[in-house]
Amino acid sequence: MSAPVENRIAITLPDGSSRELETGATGLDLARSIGEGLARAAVAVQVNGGDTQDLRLPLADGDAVRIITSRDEEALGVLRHSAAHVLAEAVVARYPGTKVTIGPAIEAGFYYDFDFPEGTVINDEALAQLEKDMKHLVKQGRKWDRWEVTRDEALEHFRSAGEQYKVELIEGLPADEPITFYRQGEFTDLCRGPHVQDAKGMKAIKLTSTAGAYWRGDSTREQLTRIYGTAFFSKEDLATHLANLERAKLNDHRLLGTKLDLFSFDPVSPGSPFWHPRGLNIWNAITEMWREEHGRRGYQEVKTPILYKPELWKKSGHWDAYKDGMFFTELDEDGHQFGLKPMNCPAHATLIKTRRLSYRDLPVRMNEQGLVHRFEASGVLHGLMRVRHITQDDAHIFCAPDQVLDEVTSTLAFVRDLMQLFGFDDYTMELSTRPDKAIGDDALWEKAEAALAEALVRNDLPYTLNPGDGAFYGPKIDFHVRDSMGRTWQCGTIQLDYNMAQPERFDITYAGEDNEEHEVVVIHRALLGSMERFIGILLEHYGGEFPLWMAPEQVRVLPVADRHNDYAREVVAALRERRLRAELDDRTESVGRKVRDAGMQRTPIVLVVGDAEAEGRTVTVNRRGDDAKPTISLDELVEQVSTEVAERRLSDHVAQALRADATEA
RNA sequence: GCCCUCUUAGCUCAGUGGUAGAGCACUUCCAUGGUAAGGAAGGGGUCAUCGGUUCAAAUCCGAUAGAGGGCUCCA
Repeated sequence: MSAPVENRIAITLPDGSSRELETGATGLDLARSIGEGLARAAVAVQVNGGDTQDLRLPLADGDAVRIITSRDEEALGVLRHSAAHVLAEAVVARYPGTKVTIGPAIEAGFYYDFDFPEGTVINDEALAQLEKDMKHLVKQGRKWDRWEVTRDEALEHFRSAGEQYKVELIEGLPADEPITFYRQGEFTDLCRGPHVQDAKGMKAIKLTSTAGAYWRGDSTREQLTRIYGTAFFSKEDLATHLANLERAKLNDHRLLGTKLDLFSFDPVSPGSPFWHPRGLNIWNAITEMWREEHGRRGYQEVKTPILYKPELWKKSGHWDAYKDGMFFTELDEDGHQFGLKPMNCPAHATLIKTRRLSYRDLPVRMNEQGLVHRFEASGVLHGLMRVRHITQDDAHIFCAPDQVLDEVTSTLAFVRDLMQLFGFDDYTMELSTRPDKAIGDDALWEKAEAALAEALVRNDLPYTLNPGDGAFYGPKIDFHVRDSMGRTWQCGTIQLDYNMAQPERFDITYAGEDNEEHEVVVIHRALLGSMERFIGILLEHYGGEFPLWMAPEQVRVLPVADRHNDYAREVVAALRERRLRAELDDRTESVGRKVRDAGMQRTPIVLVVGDAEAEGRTVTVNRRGDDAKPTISLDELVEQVSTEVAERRLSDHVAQALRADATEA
């Protein structure tokens, strides 16, 4: 690799190779230097691992550049942001006098907020019409021009157009930030970019819904109309996305919870689920597994109170940030007030303080299904996904600084093993680093961040960096899983904490080999997040089909006629003897009817017993997702089922359901 | 919490000023059945709650509670 000559810059590509370009060359120039085809397919560039950037921006000497094409995930965001501009163009053409505001790409598409003229109604027909308009504009051909303007030019442009929201945005921009305009067709917008070069790739557009939104998210400001939509590079991708949305509606855990008789809610305790017997069976199966897996990994389970005096959180430092989100009791006769804990950390810290720790004790791994309460605003409660009564699968690992790497490494392996057990094969990690207002010295932070990164590498887990998003007391890793409908959920989290053990907090120290006092490092971690939410996620992921080991009802026994009830009861008893969840359906109904009802409840195994079975002490096995109906001996059946449950296999019918749902994202 | 919408039988839902309906579920009876709904009869609701308008309110108005969607993704 030679040093750049004058008027030349050197650019590094992801494969490690280097290219020389003229000074001032843009991302587009770079793509063109590689090939015309790539230049046409390019959507944006990623420079030095940062955000996506417009192809028309000049590159600098030494930049590491990745060219993003429609095949890359980031390209969708660029496409959708451009689609938002096309929507705005369509809207101002059809509804003159509409004021435009902002229109970003979001996770599953884009939106644009408009201030429509008084009395404008955007209903489904209007949405369909706008979608047609957008497609028409794309067909006409749209290219994006980009140029920089001065602040005064920008203000003048939007003031004369009466676009007060844009004026407000410009006025709020830092003085040193360059202001750029983008124009496609008749529509010019203040925009940071990037945008696609032209709309040719915008093969599939769909406007999905409208909603009210406040200007700048401020409920005292103007109420705007938000139009949601999505866009893809291919019609197939859009069709998959829409099918996933449909399936998500059918697999809504709130509907399944009612249909499968798992849990319910009542106005007497908003945001707190009532677990029905069948739902609690799922919970208990998970808990049993969770206990075993923690015990195997050297954790010790504890149980701590839910009521505390506020002094606890004043000590932990949570008070100021959390007190508004907590529940409190009235004052008791001695003038004490108690709060319901919103997190378990201070409780575990209190517990560990009862021990005099030696380096020989470390690490101490303390796990608890900790019941916490958070006063979530009534408008954000959502089934099991957002509750006020939260059972966290929490743990705190108290260790010496030189144990952090090993502990994080094994915790990552733990969370990955668990997610695979549940059939989550697609997951991503996010490493969040030191925020602006962090405590502790730089060297400690660097060491902590390096330890987390090293642990990710050791587990062969790819991750994205989220700079500055760590907690004030330490960096963290978040574990995101992708469900069968392509949505991602943050479940596990691993946080390093150098704050809690400090003398002014809980002062947790251990006697080292040197017989000196040392502060412990605390690792906070949750693997599933909360039991409530995780079961909600599982319900939607599986579409109500549970692997045998978790199924609310594992086996249902159907006698053909009343005279087979006695034998059927024996079958149920034999299964229950092995701690299997078996039920008898002795209603005076036809076999067809009972088979149907068992199917509706997603029972994985249905046994039919009639004359032949009672005679030979056998059962005819209906396995969910399998058309074969073998008749086998009762003893054999009990063994088979016990083994499958003990091994916690992801049952075939569930694997099938997940495959059927799998998206090609 | 704020905006919009909704709340009718255990569940899913019809019912737009004239006195409450369907399907499923439930109970009883008949049928004793071999793989996704056998037949018949029956019970069940102060229409979320409170207040108002009206000769008359599930229906119109207001308040309260709960639920659903949105309010976080920034030119």
